[in-house]
Amino acid sequence: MTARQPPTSRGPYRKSAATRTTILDAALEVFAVSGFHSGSLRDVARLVGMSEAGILHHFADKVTLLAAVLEHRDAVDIEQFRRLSADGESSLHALIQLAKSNESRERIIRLYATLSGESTAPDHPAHEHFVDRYVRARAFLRESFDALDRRGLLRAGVSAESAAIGTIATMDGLQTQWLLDPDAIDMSAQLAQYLSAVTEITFSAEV
Amino acid sequence: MTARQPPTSRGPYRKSAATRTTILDAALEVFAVSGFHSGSLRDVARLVGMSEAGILHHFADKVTLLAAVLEHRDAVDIEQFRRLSADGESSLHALIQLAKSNESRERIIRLYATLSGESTAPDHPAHEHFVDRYVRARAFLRESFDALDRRGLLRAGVSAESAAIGTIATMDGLQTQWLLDPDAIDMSAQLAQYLSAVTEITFSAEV
DNA sequence: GTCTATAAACCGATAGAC
DNA sequence: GTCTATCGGTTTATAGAC
Repeated sequence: MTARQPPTSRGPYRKSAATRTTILDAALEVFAVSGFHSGSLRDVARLVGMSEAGILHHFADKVTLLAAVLEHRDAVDIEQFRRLSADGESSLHALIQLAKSNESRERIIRLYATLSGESTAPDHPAHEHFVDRYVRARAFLRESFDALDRRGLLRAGVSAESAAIGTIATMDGLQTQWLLDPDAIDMSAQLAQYLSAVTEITFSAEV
Repeated sequence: MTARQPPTSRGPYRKSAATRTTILDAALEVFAVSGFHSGSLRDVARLVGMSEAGILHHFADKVTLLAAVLEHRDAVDIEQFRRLSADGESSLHALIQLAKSNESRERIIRLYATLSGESTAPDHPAHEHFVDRYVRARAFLRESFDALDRRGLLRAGVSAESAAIGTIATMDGLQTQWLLDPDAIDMSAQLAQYLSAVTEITFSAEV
């Protein structure tokens, strides 16, 4: 699996993994700005400084490349989130921190804003991915709100499920407005306000 | 301006206006499902039962067609909303009714979900349109929440501006989740819950 | 007002040399 | 592992006939 490959011309051993990562990063940039359909392999190739055929040596086709970008991002994001959170209330605080840190990661936000809209089309190559992503996100957040509910900290009339749906909707919707008009929107403060309104806890965007 | 034109072959007088409307409707469908970049004039033409050149006789180019679709939708939506609303509190109730009625207008929701994501790219032909749209939407909703605030009906710690931003974010985010998984999301109920959480009023999705 | 034909550009993917 | 060359397909838009 990780056996060395002979140097073919002048490259060092096992350059593939690094190249793959470089390509993934460029592809993220392209898909974030232009979406899947409109983002071209030519753009990715130009960004990497490689030919289109070079890209397709590492990824079978364009759909495979998109899937790899999303898979890679998910792994990184889940890891970061797990590092921040533990249980119930504190995982919601972690969410605010995540929103705060995202403000310096416009590319990532743009990727999901662009692709989530595009992928609502049933035949989009990432459609299933996003359906699953939201199912998982709702289930995860519902657990956090369930924990609050058991401690009587959920506002009257609010269910754990609806709070989960509303939290995700808030985050997504804020991102769209923020991308269109960054100075007008304070994402983490808005999220803190939503969570405060829907629970009996006072959340804050401050560290 | 509305002077009759002579019949050229077999058509009746002033067929243009009707044809334009037919094209706009087809274009809305195409842009809603595929977005601007990926939705093609060919698709529009096929839907109308006309050639691509036929479409371009009525609209100078693709960008003009998109602008016309958005302009037409805005006019219709503003009209519908004005018909429902009057002042302050009741205009928020109108918003819930709008969310409810939208549940049977998937095309429209899909159009805005798809295009708002796509148009976050600064060089997208509808970028300015959406920036303006959100500025106007926030200003309009802020007035409604200001009216509530003056009556002491805004939840402590919530400003009219942030409530406006949060309301729009909630609506947008719900639409994305609803498009991906319609059975899992009750848009109007969720919106009512958000408004109830952020004000001292109990909103309901029921008529 | 609508069509056919076509220009000119761009796209994804493959073949094959090195 | 990367390149050049190329095929077949798509796109927007224009020219010109009817």
